[in-house]
Amino acid sequence: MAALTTISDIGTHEGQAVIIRGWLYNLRESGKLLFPIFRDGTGTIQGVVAKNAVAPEVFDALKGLTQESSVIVEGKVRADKRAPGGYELDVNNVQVVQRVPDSDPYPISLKEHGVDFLMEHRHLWVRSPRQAAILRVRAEIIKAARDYFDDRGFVLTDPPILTPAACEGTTTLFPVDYFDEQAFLTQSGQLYIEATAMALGKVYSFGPTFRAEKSKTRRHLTEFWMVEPEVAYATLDDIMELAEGLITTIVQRCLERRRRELETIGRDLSKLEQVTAPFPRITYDEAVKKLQEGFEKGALETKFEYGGDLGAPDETYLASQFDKPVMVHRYPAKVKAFYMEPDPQRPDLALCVDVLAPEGYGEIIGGSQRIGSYEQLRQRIQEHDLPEEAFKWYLDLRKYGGVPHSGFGMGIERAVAWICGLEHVRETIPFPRMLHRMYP
RNA sequence: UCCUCAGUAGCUCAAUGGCAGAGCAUCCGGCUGUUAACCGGAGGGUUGUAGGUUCGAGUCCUACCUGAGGAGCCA
Repeated sequence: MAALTTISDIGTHEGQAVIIRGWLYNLRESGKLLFPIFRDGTGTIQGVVAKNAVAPEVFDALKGLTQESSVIVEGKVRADKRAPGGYELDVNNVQVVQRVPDSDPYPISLKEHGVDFLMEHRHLWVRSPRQAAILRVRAEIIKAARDYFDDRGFVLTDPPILTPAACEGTTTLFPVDYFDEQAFLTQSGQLYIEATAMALGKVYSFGPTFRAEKSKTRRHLTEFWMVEPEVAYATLDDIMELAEGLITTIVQRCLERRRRELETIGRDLSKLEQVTAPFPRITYDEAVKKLQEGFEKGALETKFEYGGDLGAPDETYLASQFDKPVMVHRYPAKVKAFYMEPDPQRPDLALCVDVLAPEGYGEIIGGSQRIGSYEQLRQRIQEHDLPEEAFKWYLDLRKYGGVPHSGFGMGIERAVAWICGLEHVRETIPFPRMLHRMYP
């Protein structure tokens, strides 16, 4: 009796009869020889069907079979130097579970397609080997991030998705009807995990966040996932170290366990192998100096003025100076969020950090030490014109046993895009939500 | 929201203001080692929408629609 197996494990069954359950990826015919390529989600393998070696109904079932028809195939595994994966399957039986109709063939051919067409068929596009590999890397990154925190005594505490108010007043929110009230989809779990950090010490959240920004770039989605740690008694330096450890752990894990997928995607692995601690740390002041030098040298189009936030070309230029992620800390407080602790040495600066990924992938982590003082926080809320009553509970955290604490958020999609070396974050999530796309 | 670009067969793209084309996919035929297989044949079109200029518009003009790339904002 043939053993049920997957294509990824087929090498362990050399010389044996196996059963593969999957789909027809492609079919090449050469007279009385058929070369069907099967995929099952774990990989692809070429079958060989000679007319005089199989029952007529088996040959007829495969001859002319349409792309992406679902099939259960039985055959004998044979090592073959000509096969890209090292093995071929001598088919001796096949069951067509569902045949894709000739009149309405599978739309995504092996030839090239445009972005719009592929996005319109995202539900089918995810079947392609490259997209499937990206989703496997994404899953590995999420697993590695969660293992990193779980192994260090962090507790996963999930913040709500439906929230009564903005976390950061500046960004746009998606409103939703909540019975007789208006609620908003969360744009960060941070404020809530500050509360659970005061309860449990070290916590993190992992979940979707929503931002109704009309951003139309390769780095933006309206719905994206973040992993956010928050640590009681931690300083900015503590969480910079934590961020550095998280990134190196994730990259290392992908190199260990998803090397084959990264190769399928065509990632330059040597770039990832350079990602080791310690990462360069520069202050905002030093970054400004580098940006102004960059302008002098003609590498940047506009001269960076001290006091502003970094734009995308600025981040790209800074990151290009290093072969590993660079941590930029202590930005001017006025360009940053209301909850950030001022630097005691320079109160005009915030104790915050952005981690910029190499190769132009931009900010993948943003974090800070949070304001500890009740009065100062209340003042900032007023300065930012935020509704104080909505933040009453948040202010309570400074009233009842307030401590220095810090945390950061890492955007999963940007991390995936960087590690996979993708042009656009839309390929890093199964069904991206963007300014101009809600379907499928 | 702003700037730039694009929209022609199911897909990817051609077509100087003058007959609407190719490759892939589909269908028919051929091929016993193919690697996005190849070879021969067939079918397949409201050129994004609405106006306008012109003897004549896929091509030029106007508006709109849809999408892409970028900016700002952000992870």
